[in-house]
Amino acid sequence: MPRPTIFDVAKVAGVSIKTVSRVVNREPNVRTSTRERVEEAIAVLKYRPDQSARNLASHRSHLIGLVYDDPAAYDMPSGGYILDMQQGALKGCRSAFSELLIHPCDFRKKNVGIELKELIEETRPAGIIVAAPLSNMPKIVRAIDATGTPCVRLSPGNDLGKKCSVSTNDREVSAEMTRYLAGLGHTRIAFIKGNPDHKAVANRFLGYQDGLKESGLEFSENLVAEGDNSCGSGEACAEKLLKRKKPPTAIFAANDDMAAGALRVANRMKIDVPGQLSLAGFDDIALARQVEPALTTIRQPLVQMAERAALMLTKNNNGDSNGNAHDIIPAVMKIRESTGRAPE
Amino acid sequence: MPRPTIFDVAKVAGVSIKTVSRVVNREPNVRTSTRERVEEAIAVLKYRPDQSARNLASHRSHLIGLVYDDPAAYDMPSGGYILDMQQGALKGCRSAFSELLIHPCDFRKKNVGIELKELIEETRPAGIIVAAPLSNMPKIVRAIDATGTPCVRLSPGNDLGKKCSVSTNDREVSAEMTRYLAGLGHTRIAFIKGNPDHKAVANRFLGYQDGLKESGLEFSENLVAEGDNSCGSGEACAEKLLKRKKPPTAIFAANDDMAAGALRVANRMKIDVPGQLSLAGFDDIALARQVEPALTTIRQPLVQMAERAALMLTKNNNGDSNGNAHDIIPAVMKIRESTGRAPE
DNA sequence: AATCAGTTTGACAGCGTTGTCAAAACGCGC
DNA sequence: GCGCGTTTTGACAACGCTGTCAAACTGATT
Repeated sequence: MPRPTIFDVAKVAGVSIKTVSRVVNREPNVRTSTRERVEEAIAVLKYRPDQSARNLASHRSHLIGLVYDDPAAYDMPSGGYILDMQQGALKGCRSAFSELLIHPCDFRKKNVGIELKELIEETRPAGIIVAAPLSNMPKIVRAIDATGTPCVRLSPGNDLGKKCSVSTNDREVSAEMTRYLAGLGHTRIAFIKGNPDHKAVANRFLGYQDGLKESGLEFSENLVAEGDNSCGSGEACAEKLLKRKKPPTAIFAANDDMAAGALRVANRMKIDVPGQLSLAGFDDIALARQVEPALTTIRQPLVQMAERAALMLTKNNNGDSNGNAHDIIPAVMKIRESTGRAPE
Repeated sequence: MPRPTIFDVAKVAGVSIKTVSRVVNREPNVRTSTRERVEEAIAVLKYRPDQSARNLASHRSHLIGLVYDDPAAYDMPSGGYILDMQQGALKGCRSAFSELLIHPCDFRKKNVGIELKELIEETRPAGIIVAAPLSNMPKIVRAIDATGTPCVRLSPGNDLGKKCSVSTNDREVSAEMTRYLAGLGHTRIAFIKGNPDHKAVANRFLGYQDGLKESGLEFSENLVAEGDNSCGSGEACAEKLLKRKKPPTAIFAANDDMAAGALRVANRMKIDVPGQLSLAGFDDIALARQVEPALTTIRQPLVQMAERAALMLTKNNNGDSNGNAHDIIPAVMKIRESTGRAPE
């Protein structure tokens, strides 16, 4: 028994297919009595519109694109967070009967903008979710804007045009982590900054400064090093910091990869963690639990963030009067073995 | 400028739309010269078939499902290999103008079979790629079989029905690694087995035994421990092995997570790697490069494997007379810092 | 040169829906 | 009961592709 079509419904309800279409799409100007008759026929036949035919005729799709930088592309792979995003986006799409199109790309390439433009033109998605660091690149955001496709940035702030965004409270939670370290008695708390392209990572540095101030500690440029988010840069930064005449007793790195690098350095220099040095990261990547000692870090609610983003694109019950919304979902601290009381 | 259609391509190539269709769908009986002309036109116009129209006209979808176990679901996350599979599958799908539907699931759940059956019925994919360990579970393979959907297993062997498969030479390359360790002078080479559900991982154990034999070394149950693929189980196994009266001088773990666990134990026990103990893993996960010392391991060609699988499902020029094929793509050894000459 | 089997190509009718536009029905004021 | 604006409905042509089937073209064999 083949699946019923709009014609079958029309025949049963005694109307034209167009009227059925109107009912299905909740268009106005259908008499209530007619609508009810059609709805009954739909129920009786268990009619479900064919998505392909709908898409074809309406020139719309139910595709949501998820665009992210693929660290595997340049061999700096801590891509666990990508799976979280995918999971969240998938969940959001499912609940809205949409499909998810994943698109990993290399944010360092000159022509990512063009690549995305082509992707959008090829697949015509109903919306795009852009993850950091791509979501912080004006070039990228502009390229997507130019196609007119709705877009949600997984990134803090509303600085880049009127786009919607979903982000976490990087700054606040980083301040919290800093206060936590201060609370353990640390007075020389160093910070390893990340790639400045990455807006969220930059906010973590601001949070660090907030936290120092709130704890009555002085900020010093001598306790700051600038990495590029990679494990290797974390090593370099930690070495620099630990070779100071007055080395820090705690290092807070803007991400876990760099914190892991710092841990390697500590191991090499035979500095006990957390006995002599406390170490904290950010992101809660798999590695954070696998190194010895396990890293204290901060977990972003990426699954929920991506789900939220997908929902913002599939329903349009969100956003302010201008049609944009900026959701913030708070992160949580994960205290593990790498942080402890400051040494004497 | 609207998106090019099959008519545009036909006009540029000077053929009928049907011929373009044949080229796009890789149907036989198109003269090579014609095919080339059409392919050029497709490239020039950047033509991409409209999925909705294709699906509508052909009554099937051009969706390829990629089904895999999501380690994040149970917090044992070394999911980097998933991104590789996705990348490969994506590549294969793109070249066949198909779309990729990703479906992470938890292989430990009782009802994964039902979940997959429902997924297939809802989305009607043209084919399914199943990754290990799901691809080794008869329950799962049978559930997919029952839907009649073509399926390629990313897993060794042709034991489970007539399904197609793509795998790597786990056994041979494991033997090679074992011979390499023996070649460094090690005579007591231990092996940490993985989860027995994972067929490929079991093959690595066989390869280890082959390698011992080929190197003239005796196999001993005392040098074997059984883990479950997790980092934690690697620690437990390594502890057990290293506490033996005659501890091994080399440990080959069936995967990198367990090797990383063994490394943690060595660090804790102040055993120098590779001075006193050589350590080798399998998979070349991100972690392998991030630990200190970096792990010697074996890299599976997952990207190519998944791409191959996608192509097997989108073209149908593969397989033997029974319509099944079993491709093997060789893995490569990555010698890093964690292996060295045996101590005196 | 005619025949035949196979290969290669094209014309055209769908596929199930929405968009357009005109026709029909309705409601209201006279 | 008529005219007029508004609401409701339907006929039919897209949408971009594939399936069917017949026509045209091959080349080997008479």
